[in-house]
Amino acid sequence: MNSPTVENYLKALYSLANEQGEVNISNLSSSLDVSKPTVNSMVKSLQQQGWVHYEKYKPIKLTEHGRKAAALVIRKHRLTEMFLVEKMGFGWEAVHEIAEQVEHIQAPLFFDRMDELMDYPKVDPHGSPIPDKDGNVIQQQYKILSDCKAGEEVNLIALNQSSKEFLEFLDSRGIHLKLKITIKSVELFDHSMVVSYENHSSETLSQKVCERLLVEQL
Amino acid sequence: MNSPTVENYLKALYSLANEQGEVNISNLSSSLDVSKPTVNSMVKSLQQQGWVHYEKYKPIKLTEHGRKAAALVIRKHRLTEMFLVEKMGFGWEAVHEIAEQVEHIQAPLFFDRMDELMDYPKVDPHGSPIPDKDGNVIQQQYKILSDCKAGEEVNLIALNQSSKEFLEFLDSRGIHLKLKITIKSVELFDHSMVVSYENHSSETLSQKVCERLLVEQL
DNA sequence: ATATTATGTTAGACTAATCTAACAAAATAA
DNA sequence: TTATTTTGTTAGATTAGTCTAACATAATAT
Repeated sequence: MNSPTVENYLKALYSLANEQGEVNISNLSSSLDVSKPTVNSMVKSLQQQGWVHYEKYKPIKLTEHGRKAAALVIRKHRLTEMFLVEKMGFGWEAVHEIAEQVEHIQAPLFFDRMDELMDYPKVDPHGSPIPDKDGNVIQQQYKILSDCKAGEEVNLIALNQSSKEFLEFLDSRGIHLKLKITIKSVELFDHSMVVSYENHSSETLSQKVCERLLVEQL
Repeated sequence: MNSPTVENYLKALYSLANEQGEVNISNLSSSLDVSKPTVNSMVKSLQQQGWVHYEKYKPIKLTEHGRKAAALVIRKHRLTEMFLVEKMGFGWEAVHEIAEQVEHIQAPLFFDRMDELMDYPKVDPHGSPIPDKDGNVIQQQYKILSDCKAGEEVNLIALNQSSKEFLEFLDSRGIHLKLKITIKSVELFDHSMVVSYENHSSETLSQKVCERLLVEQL
């Protein structure tokens, strides 16, 4: 079976590829917080094991095999996060750290059972899609809030890079998934937005915040 | 924090000490399925880290510090087993393997939450006591079934060394914890017992089986 | 009391995963 | 186009945890 280390490299490769297209040694190095020489030698070893294609000075690419393995690790992570929130009462800001550990457990039945108990959720507590057992992901159709215009009404369906601080900020403003948001105006100066939702008739959200909110148009 | 390896050594030391009093390198070696030289050097390192007292050719003894750490690993293991049975619907024969992995998760809140959701269980699915947060164990008062005599009535409260095969055997005979068993007779020849319980009016249990059944007298 | 068996130790090697220092190649800017 | 910066590589060391082979000590049996 794959070591936690290999699982972490696969996961990072998968996520970085989704975020930025091409992935190089430096990206992986900073994303995993591991030195570049270490990443360099690990990538060679991942190549030998068939998880990636790699040539000196070229971008690193997951093989089909690697892509699927990565998706399955992400599946374990997101199922765990959802289970922690839905069945164990944790807040969405607390689950990432625990899931980082639980995702390395090698016991398919354990995760299948979580899945079943939650009635096969499609997304995790931050709105990210949960890959299926074959490693396939249904890519949701979303728009970034900061790309919307005044007057539009949207539903919050997911978050972009949800750090603990960001999640706590959202909590403090009563912002949660599935929230219906109305854009009252957009500041030309700093691209902040004045929005209303539920019992909040006027809240200002900075561009930094709006860039991380993924919505669907109504 | 402690590595999974260290946690496994501590757990084994704790259990072996409970089963046989003194623990030596050979015991640990076979119990962990690791070579004797490896155990020898690991024990030296555990000594340096303050988990055990050790002198060449002498038995290995957990320090108070080590004893407590071991109990806390066992707490994580047993809470997990109970959670898997009570909240996730696994059978008692399936939980050990999963718990062997989950026990190494470093997230006290995760286990505290399990504990709370189950309303602070005192024993795991095999009747073994769950150490408290301070590493204290309430030693249950039990008798081994094979030490009982014909005519006695007992309650099954725990199992001794519950392997998957043993648990499946018990399942096949409808034997479970809290079962009230009446000893009808004891064979002098092979120490097997003829017993009755629930809707089983006469079952014969070999000495090997009876030695693993821990009971309380009624 | 000595021979045999069981147990423990030393020495030396291996693998996975990491690091730093130094250098090389590629990309970017002047 | 050359200089600078960013990115990548090589070489060599380190740590945790493991192994086998060989030898030493202790316990057990004859």
